[in-house]
Amino acid sequence: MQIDSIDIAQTASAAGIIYEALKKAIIEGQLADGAPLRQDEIARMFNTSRIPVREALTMLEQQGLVVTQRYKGAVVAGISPDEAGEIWDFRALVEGRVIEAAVPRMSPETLRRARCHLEAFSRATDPVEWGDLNRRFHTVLYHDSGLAYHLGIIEKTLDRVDRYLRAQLALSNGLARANAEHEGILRACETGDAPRAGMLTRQHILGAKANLLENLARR
Amino acid sequence: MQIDSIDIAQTASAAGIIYEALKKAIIEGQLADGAPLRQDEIARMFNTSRIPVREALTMLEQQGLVVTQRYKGAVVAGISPDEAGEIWDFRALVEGRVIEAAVPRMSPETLRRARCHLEAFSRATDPVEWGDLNRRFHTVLYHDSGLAYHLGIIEKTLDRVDRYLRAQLALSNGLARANAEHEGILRACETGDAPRAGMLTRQHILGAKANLLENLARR
DNA sequence: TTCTTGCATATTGTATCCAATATTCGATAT
DNA sequence: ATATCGAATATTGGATACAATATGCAAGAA
Repeated sequence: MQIDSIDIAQTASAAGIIYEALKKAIIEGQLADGAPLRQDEIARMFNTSRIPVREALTMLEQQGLVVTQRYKGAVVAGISPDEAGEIWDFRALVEGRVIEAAVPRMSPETLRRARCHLEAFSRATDPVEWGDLNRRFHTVLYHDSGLAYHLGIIEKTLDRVDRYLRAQLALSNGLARANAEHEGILRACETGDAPRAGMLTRQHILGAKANLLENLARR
Repeated sequence: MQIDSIDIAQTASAAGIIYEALKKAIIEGQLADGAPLRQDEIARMFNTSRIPVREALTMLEQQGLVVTQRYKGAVVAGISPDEAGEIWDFRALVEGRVIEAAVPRMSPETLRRARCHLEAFSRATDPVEWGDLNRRFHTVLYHDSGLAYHLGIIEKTLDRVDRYLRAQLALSNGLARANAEHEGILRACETGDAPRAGMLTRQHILGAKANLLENLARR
């Protein structure tokens, strides 16, 4: 006999815990670009040896979230304006395609959840919550595509640039604009208009790209 | 003073060497799907401890080339037919876009190199060489796009499925067909017809997908 | 027989220790 | 004063040793 409801969450290795914590800190921008990640310092923070820390850093490096130099250590990976622009183009390409594939398969439950996130988004006041809800709104809409590989790539790409997304949202009219565009995308999903959902998603992302580059140039 | 031509290739850590070797073995299909990767066995093969082996396995897992279960070890990651089909769709989407971006920026040197690979491909007799030249032909054509992030994703995706590409090439008319289609793509690049290069690339990839799924179904 | 139960073995996860390299800072020469 | 060199320190890479978990097998009970 097997008991399903118990053998969950046995997957908590020290390395995994450290990885998740560091990833969260980088994604949310708590660790600035270029900040050094010293192995024994992190090991002390988690009461472990450096071994699981090194494993976590290896994972983060593969994801492009940190950059390591041999015998010199790891730092949080930054993003150049060129790279940022390119990544937003990539997002428009892939996320546009994925939402087109998702719309015809989208369940009422998914639509309900998306609207829930959208409303919570418009009510939220905490910048961290803005970022979380914005991201969840989008990924929920992509989910029903069933395109696991695409979804994985999208997640990794968002991890890579989430900091900048959050910073954009916090700017002047970032919130209002995002809200209006989200509303349009969700409407298209609700009416089953896949091409329109794709087009609006691409516009949404490329508009954000233009905004971002403008702000990066200003600094 | 700094001497540039010397401080190259200082990047040979044990973990890196093991990683590259395992990756090559997986990509070329020398390690079958599901084959277990025992830490101390690999460590003995490379005359190291298990520490750098673990680092290599962690990297491979992040790339999706192996799957690890806690306290049970790593095995070479397989691909389901569904996944395979999806990945070929992804390739058509991204590689089509990238070659469109590359054509207007493509240097004569690049075109020369591509033709060189194509000719070597048509002359080659070794299956391993087919795979290598096929891949190099494509990635050379993508390079001048300058889209570093896209290129990185493409490389990782090809790493993930290269085994199946090679198997396809070795089949009945795989070689002749690939050769003809490559010729068409290169011609479009040479004449600077970016949309045509993009279309032919998408066709090339989606045709290979159909072939692949057919063969997977037959087994 | 067939299923459980406990132990022995194998394998992975982590801690501790040593080696290799980088960085800092002071001494010295120009 | 400035630049250069070298030792002291800090930090990472890897090896060895130990702990935690899984697997296989043998013995016994239903």
